[in-house]
Amino acid sequence: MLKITLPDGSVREVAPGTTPADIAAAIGPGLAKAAIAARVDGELRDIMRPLEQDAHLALVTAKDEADALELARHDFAHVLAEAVQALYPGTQITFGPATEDGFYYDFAPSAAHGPFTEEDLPAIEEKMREIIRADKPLRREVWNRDDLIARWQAEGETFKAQWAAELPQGEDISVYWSGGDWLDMCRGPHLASTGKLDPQAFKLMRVSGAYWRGDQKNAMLSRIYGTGWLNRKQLDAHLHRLEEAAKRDHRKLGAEMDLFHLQQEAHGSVFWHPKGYIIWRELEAYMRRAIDGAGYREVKTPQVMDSRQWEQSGHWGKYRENMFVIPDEVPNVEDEGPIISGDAEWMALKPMNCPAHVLIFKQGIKSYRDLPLRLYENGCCHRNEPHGALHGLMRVRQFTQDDAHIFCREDQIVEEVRAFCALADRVYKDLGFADYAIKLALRPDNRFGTEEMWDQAEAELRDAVRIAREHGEVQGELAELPGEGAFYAPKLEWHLTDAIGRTWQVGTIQSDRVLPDRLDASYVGEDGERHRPIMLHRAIFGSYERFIGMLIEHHAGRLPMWLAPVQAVVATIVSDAEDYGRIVLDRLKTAGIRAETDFRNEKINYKVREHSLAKVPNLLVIGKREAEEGKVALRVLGADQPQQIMPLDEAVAMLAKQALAPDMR
RNA sequence: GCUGCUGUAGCUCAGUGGUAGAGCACUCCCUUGGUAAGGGAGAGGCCGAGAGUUCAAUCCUCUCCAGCAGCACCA
Repeated sequence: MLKITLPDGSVREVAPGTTPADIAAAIGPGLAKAAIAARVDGELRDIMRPLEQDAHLALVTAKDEADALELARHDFAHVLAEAVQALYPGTQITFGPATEDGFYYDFAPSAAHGPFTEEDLPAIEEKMREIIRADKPLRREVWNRDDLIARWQAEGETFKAQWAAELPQGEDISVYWSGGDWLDMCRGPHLASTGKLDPQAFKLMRVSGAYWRGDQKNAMLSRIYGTGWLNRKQLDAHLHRLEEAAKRDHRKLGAEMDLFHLQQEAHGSVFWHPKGYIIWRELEAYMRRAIDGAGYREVKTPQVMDSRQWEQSGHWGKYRENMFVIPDEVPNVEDEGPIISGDAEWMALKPMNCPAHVLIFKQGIKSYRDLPLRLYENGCCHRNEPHGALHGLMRVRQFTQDDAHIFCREDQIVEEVRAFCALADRVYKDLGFADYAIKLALRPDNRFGTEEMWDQAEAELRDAVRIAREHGEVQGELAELPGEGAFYAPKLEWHLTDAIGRTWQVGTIQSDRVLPDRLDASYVGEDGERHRPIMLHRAIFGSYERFIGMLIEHHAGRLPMWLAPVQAVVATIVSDAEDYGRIVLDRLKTAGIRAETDFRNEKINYKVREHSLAKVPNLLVIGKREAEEGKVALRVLGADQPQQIMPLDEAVAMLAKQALAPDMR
């Protein structure tokens, strides 16, 4: 007999081969119906999988939402695979896991059908519902590896056969049968039957290509994505969240608010409109105040440098395919453009600012007394990104970093990193991101330098964060990301959480011993000898483009007043108020507020609607009464009360105060 | 770069093998109206680019470019 301990501490004695479902049934019919899986000694398992030894058992029900969702999504993926094979014979199955909000399955489509398209989805969804409604039992079996390989080969499932063949020799493999006629190799666990799924709780969302095992060198499979939930209500809520997120899309808002545009002739580079560039200028001015106060010195470096310089820095070798390269000669222009002679020298647009900053460091002899030397640049960089990667402001080919390099001694690293933590903390909090996480990206497989160097570099970053935390200068726990570091250094990354819970990696700091060496940077130490400085690469916004894109999405376009392109609009109700309107505008502008007038021949309803949609934070409405009394009716975007009537002086003073950047208040 | 989809007026989209339509926006007229769309008229398009099929192409075929969703990439 087995001793099975339940969560309340009670122990039941059962025969070997008893399933968790049997135990649930013994406890009561309610539980038997509700139980969908089991945790056996903490491991999530099928409810029909027999118990084989003494164990702690907890029955899982739909109330254990994380487990229930995981199981349901995994099951949806299997149902999807079964449906596709039923509808499209010759399609091979490969791999299909649960994801954050659903599931996907990768198929190798038959040559006759080709990759799946969205037109295929309705039929597949219908077939899936059919399979769910048929309530097919999902039966677990353990197969001998070689038998399974043989079966896959016999069925023409070459991907599955290859996968099984790569599992260790002699290992038994679990498979799941659905209703007795369809099986997939799977670690499990699954629900007891397809009928445990809600046929109205999933939706196939899209198709895409995906490389077999995520490797570009492998075949491209056809992936079908779905979202899956426990019930219809959860699905609807999720679809609603997607709609809300789409409304925040910075590309959409950027066009609506006339902030910027992108066009084919300069794809991947941003045309900033006057209103959008206001945001940029405010952020830039803010950042200058921040770095000035933190002991940085601003520089500006060339956009184009000779290829020999990039060879020396190592970029030519490692980063060449992402660089824009141009011939260093006066082009011989014929009708079709420049003709480049075979022996042209090459130059390249900078993809990064670091080499140029080292070159500034190298001018003149630096003493240990000059360290730490912090060089900041609003550095405009060009990277020829893969075309499929370009995305609005988030991934562009020309961008400007709030980039700085701190040249320091070994013993200054921890203090410099700590000070950077404090600076980043202040900036993010000023910008309304109280919620952020710091992550430490550790040594990647492909890397420069010795193990000792990496041990030390990683330890320094950990220490700096620990000390900053002791000073209350960072928040949250330090998570570690193995293998995610740059090839030359580990890095700290700042991840901000936005208003709808998404995270954005923005800030970073990394210590670099490689580049100063390659470019032969040195300083004279107290001992009179030459030493290599350490170089700390760091950024807080990352890139202005991306950071602004994120701010737009975070605020859903309703930027805080100091960043709002138009901070106030003076809207008249009747044309008789226009003279007074000009006075109001003048007073606002004198107070440093970005204001406009709307004297158009439109009703006030129309004006209110239009400026609200344009996300103007303050609307100063004036009619006959206000003009006569020297007042304004102030309507604040998103405020509870519809409007406040107040004297003009008062309104201007109040708005001027609210328009200040957070560090100026 | 790879897979799929898309490209028609400033925007959102409809449409047809015989050179095009709607709503909003825009301009003008009427209206001076008190807090989320007052009424009327008008103007506006080389139907992404190139080649092909055809008597005829915005529509069919091919190539290219760009965008979108993923994948891969992200010093």
